[in-house]
Amino acid sequence: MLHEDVVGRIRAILLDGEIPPGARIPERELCERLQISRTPLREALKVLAAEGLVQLLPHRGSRAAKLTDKDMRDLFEVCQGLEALAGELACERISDAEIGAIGTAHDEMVRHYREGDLIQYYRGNRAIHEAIVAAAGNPALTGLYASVTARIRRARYVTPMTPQRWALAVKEHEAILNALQRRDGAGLSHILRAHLRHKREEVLQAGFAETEANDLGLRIA
Amino acid sequence: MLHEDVVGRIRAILLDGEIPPGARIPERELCERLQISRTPLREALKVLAAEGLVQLLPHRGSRAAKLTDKDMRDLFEVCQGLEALAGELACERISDAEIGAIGTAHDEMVRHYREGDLIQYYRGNRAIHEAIVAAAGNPALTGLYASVTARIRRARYVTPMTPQRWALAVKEHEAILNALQRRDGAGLSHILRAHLRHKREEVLQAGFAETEANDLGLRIA
DNA sequence: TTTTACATTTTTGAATGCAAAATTTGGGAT
DNA sequence: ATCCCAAATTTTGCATTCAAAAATGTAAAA
Repeated sequence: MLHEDVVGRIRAILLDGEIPPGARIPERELCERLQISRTPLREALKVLAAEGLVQLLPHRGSRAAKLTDKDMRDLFEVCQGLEALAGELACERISDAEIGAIGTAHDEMVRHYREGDLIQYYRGNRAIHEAIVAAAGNPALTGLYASVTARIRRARYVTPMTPQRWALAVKEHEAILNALQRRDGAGLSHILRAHLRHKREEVLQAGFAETEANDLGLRIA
Repeated sequence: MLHEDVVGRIRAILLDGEIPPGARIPERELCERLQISRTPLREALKVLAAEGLVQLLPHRGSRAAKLTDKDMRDLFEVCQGLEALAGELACERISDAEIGAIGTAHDEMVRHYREGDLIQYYRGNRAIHEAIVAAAGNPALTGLYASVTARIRRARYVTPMTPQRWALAVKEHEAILNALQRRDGAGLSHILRAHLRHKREEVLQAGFAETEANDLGLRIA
């Protein structure tokens, strides 16, 4: 199906930042680039608007969603809640094999931490959280989590990570894995909340920096 | 804007159950009824599909989303998580005035309970939960909560309520209000989880009943 | 020189048209 | 009479077209 594919491709363009937040989305240009007519493109844009990645302005076109610092904090709070819920549910349902896989992923992530490879560390970090969400066995939750993380993904990766914060995050991840292995739902929920709260603080700082950069970029352009 | 309006109208049609879950959505018919062409209708259907209210089948049209019991339980779990999160956040931010308003709504709900007016009781119940979510001051959370509750709303109201369960629900609501007034976030979160867990059990039973009814309806039709 | 009013252009929003896929219908064979 | 296969009809998906709104550019007046 064409329009499904289009949604994915535009989503990728937005998440890659190729169209930066706040920028206009030129229908005509995208139509040429994707070799489609305006009808499926517009359908895709409306789907993405429902997801929160695109803002539609009546008679003034669509723009890549521009998130304020407040928006970002709100989304992180929701993300925190969803991860905590996933952790609790996962403890009730997770299999030994899944715990083993997450343990392996964790060890890999720690290795990237020791090697100082932030990109790979983030990748592993994300994989672990996604594995926990998947282990909850709740597709509705998985879908919402995917939607929320997609909206904050870009900010997540511009986070300036200090050695102290990084060490803390790794330590928290040890505790997460531990609680999972003990299948301690309440404890895991608690840790995940604290874990994301720390992340949130990081991202808020990054958010300010990025906002300034964007403003600057807009003025230059 | 036309298509925005169309989304709302079709959503209402679906939530009213005028097009029952699992039934085909006839484009042609709806176009005539809403006096619009197929383009905005199809845009609206894709938005509703992104919301989870409509299922799109390639080259086979769209159907009103048919939720399995598993889907229902999943959504209730997510709803539980969001309400618990909202409760925690609300405790940090809620004003005395908002607590007062919720207290008033609570008293009203209890009055409807005493009068045995289940419909009005449900209405008040929903208003309270929505007020708590609103008090969290997190629009992203509010939006997701609205989306999730929309999908389970119909099931919520077909719940067969026994006197015992009803009494328990009212009691739990007393505890919710109490925790809010004490601004005890952790406690409120705990209560809300238990509160919805009880509800979930009710709805699961109702879910089975409704499924049978739908099957029957499909066979007749 | 600046501002405002108007015309032109561009872009958005919705309707229509057309090709492909699926469902339905009718005929024939078993 | 039932089952199966093919043709006709309906419906879906996308492209194109048309109308309306906004942006832009120009010219005239203050």
